[in-house]
Amino acid sequence: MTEGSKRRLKLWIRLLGVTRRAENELREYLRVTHDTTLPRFDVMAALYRRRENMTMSDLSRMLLVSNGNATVVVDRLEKDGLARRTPSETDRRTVFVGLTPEGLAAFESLAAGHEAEVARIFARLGDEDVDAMTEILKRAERDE
Amino acid sequence: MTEGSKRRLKLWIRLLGVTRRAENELREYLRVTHDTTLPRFDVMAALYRRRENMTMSDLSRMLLVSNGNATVVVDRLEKDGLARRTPSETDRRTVFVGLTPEGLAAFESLAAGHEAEVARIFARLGDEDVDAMTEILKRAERDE
DNA sequence: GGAAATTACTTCAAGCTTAAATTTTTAAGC
DNA sequence: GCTTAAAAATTTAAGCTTGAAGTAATTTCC
Repeated sequence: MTEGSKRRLKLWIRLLGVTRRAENELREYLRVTHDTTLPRFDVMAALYRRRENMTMSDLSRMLLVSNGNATVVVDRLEKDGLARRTPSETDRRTVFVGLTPEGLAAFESLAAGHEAEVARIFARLGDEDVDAMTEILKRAERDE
Repeated sequence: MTEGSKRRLKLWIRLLGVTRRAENELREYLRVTHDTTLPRFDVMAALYRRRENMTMSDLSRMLLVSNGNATVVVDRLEKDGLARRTPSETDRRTVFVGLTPEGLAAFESLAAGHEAEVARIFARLGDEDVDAMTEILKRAERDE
């Protein structure tokens, strides 16, 4: 294979390593301090970020997971009283999802600790590295 | 929260997005073209990379997954005749894992296509970005 | 050299995830 | 308007993943 593809493979291996490590630490943090999981946190964060007119499809597209996955995670949040489904009145195929007041409060009590934990995980990186990497990732995402 | 933690949170969100997208594309590639999965590929790649004296513990540490996970993925590869366990003769707790000749051949027939697919996924990134990001990721990994 | 701690691996239960199939509803093309 | 296609969500089966518990072997250290 070409020179360029080898460099990209090396990048991918490191990227995966750093991401997995960070996920493992965040999972541990959420489990120990808040008795919850990464996928539940991700769903709640998405629902917190966009409070209105979020459909199940929007949610799965936003989180880059399958529809079936979104369904079951929302099922569990709903069972715990943290999320709520509301059928659309104009399109009977569509279901809107949102946080309940309890879900909103639960997320807000998680958010600051989560942010601090992310900061701790990437503390080793200087501010310039953080910004440089964010910019590179933006370029990597262009459409895709 | 502080300015720095917000920047790191933004970085983390982008990092997760790019990684998930790449994983989804690679998973699709492996499924469609080789009828296999990411975790199986990862295990085979690790066993290919280090051919000698790889224990189950080494494997799970290397892949950043739990011991139980390594056990079941190796179980499946073994069932398909691609991997093989060999008990250590000096420590009866330890099990070495390795690719069978079939596993070796299977991995070799996958590797080039996988590398090309990774290159395709990150084609949007220029060579300088690729190298810069690799260096930043190295700095992020220092011990951790 | 024997008790206690540690290490390596597996098993288990629960939850996560995908891809495909299914159901229901809406949109498109004639 | 009617047929066909497309879209939204759920269900299902299979596989992935974790964390904890369990088994067996080795090491530590008194």
